[in-house]
Amino acid sequence: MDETDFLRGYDPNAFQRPSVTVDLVLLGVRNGKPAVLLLKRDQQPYQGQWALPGGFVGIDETLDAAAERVLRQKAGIGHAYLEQLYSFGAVDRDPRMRIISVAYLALLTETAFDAALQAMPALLPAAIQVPWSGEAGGPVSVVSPENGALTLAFDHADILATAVLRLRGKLDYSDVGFALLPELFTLRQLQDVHEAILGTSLNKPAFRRRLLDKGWLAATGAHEAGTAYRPAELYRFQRP
Amino acid sequence: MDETDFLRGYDPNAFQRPSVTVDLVLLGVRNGKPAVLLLKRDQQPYQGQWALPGGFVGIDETLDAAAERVLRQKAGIGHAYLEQLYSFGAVDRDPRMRIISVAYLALLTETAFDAALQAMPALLPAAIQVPWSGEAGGPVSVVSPENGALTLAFDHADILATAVLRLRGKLDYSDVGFALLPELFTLRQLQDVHEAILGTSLNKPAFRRRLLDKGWLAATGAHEAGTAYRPAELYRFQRP
DNA sequence: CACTCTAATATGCAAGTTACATATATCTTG
DNA sequence: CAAGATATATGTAACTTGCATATTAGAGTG
Repeated sequence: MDETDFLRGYDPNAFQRPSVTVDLVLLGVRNGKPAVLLLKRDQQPYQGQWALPGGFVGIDETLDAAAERVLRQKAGIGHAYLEQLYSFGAVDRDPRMRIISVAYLALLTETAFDAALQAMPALLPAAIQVPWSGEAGGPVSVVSPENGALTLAFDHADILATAVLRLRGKLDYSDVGFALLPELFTLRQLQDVHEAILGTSLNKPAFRRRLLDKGWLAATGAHEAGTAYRPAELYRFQRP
Repeated sequence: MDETDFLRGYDPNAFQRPSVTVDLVLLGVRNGKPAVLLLKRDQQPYQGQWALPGGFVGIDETLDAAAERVLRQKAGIGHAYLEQLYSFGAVDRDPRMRIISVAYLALLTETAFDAALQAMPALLPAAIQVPWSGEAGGPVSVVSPENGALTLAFDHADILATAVLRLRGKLDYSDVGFALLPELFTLRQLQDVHEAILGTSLNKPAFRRRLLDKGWLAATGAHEAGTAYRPAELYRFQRP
């Protein structure tokens, strides 16, 4: 901005400032389906509805640091793949006051997902149902086994839909998919994760060849154990 | 965020809030190269350096509306392709106070680019030099014919680099490229824009076939005039 | 110790896509 | 009317992807 405009900001009382929060989409794959971790709101507004974990951005805190803090404080997760998603700034998105939210996408391995549930019992794992195919975009719905279909507070349904769309879009050309898998994994596990996120089934030999050709996979020589069939080799993610 | 945390926000004086601005990357293609419109800072900090046009987000203004207002007030442009880019929240990105900036990418046709220069003489058109290929990402530099290499104020060099990377990434699979072209254009003009943004030369028959197959191009039957050679057909963009 | 079952891994081939070279068409200019 | 320049069209090889099929390596069973 230029200097003239800046005078607006110099006197903190001259112009009202919005509050800024970060909201996290804690996303993982459970039972072959994309899932998200939610918190129940116990006060107005949207009391009783489910919301994404979030928190205010401190005056001396970067956006990324705020997202990491929320990840730690609200989900008990010390480290995860974190990526800024989009900023939501509708004027009435919170009925109490003006709040601009910077949404982040956090990708959790199944282990991290379960660990968060252990550490923070208030968290609810909910399956994400995506009614559109490809990258068409649009609303998604959220269901939990006990509570059935859930209504999300604020514009969090929009945020979640944005997260799903972003993840689908990046899955093919980037290496984000590995953030949903443990350190060692089989090619079948990798394909399962892709199929869960994309919502389609993929051709096995083609998928296998395509990903091996990308140079992201390092064979370990080790194999999974305890299968009633030929054990698959374990791979590790490595940047090319 | 949850209710406990929310108490921080209820009392406007209890916790300091950041200011929120929007900054616009006004991007076009001039002389076969990507170009950006900049404003010179006439006060501290970064006095004399060049900055992206921006402005504070009003308390009753959405982020998109703020971006449109800046587009109108700072560049005299009534309408352009606008897309939210990324939010920049480093604590010391402005030495005076905490400011979080939501960056927007605005794509201008050559006509809109020139019109902005007419309407707002303070704007400087500067060519963007991208020293990396593909989608590697990294810093870009900015040069103007009169002033040579320019130093951008604040973290605006980062914002600009993010804009270039985003545009390169989207050009192939989306229809953003048409936002840089007038209503009627030839296939050669379309290819020139792609080559300018991507920083590579493209194979003509392949480019032509690939784009015609996407179903985005409607032949008008009209042809360009005044050429010293076979005139090219004029096309119009249409969603498939 | 065969034999069966299951899924991993490997391979072959057709179909589709893309890059490149080359040919033809259409305009202006001298 | 030939030359020059660029648009447009097409043919072919290289590459990528989808699908079918074969082979391999384990566990379980009689």
